[in-house]
Amino acid sequence: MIATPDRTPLPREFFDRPVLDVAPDLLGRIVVRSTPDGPIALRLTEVEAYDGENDPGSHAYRGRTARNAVMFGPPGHVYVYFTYGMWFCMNLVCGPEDRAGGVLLRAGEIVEGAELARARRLSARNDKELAKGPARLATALGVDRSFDGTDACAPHDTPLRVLGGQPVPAHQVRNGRRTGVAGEGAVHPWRYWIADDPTVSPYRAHVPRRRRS
DNA sequence: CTAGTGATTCCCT
DNA sequence: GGGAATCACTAGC
Repeated sequence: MIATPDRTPLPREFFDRPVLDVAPDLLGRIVVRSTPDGPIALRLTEVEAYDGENDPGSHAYRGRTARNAVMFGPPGHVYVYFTYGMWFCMNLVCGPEDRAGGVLLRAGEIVEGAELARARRLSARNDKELAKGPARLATALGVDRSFDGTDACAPHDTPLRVLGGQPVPAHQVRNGRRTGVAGEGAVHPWRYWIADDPTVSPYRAHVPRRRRS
């Protein structure tokens, strides 16, 4: 039997839980980006949990700054940061509120508006690559720093929402070390993905950069 | 495999 | 205030 994906938005209470509960529960959910040209919808296939101030891998580890302020705010909001001089990555803030937890959206399958996503991802060689990787995902959805702080659970229409979709049964969820996290934070197996899904990004261990001479 | 982009933060002065 | 190091990465060879 094939269940019908749930098209209703996830309520704020969904995100107002410990981030390690929310992260695997986000797999199979649908992120919808409303653009003037129409919606782009993406089914989440890979995410990573960041446990706020307790987590050496988190942007919130050293406390609140201008950049990460949104993580210290209410759950259900979007935290967008700029990285590697070129790219944006998108997180959903999770509760409890003062804990600064967040889930990085790492990969997904475009299920609606593929032509709009392709137009933003001209270098993608096939549709499985449209959102394979966190910066590719943000690019495909047209999400940049101007989306930082967006409420994905607002009662009115917003440019970004997360719908119920179809949660993934536990036996299809895999987890392992997070991509590119160094040091103490590397031990936590807080990356979650859907088993055998072709849109999941390849794992790459953290590579320390050589100092310039 | 490597180059490369630039915001952000940290550690001084 | 300034300079250096960092960074949850991608594209292109």
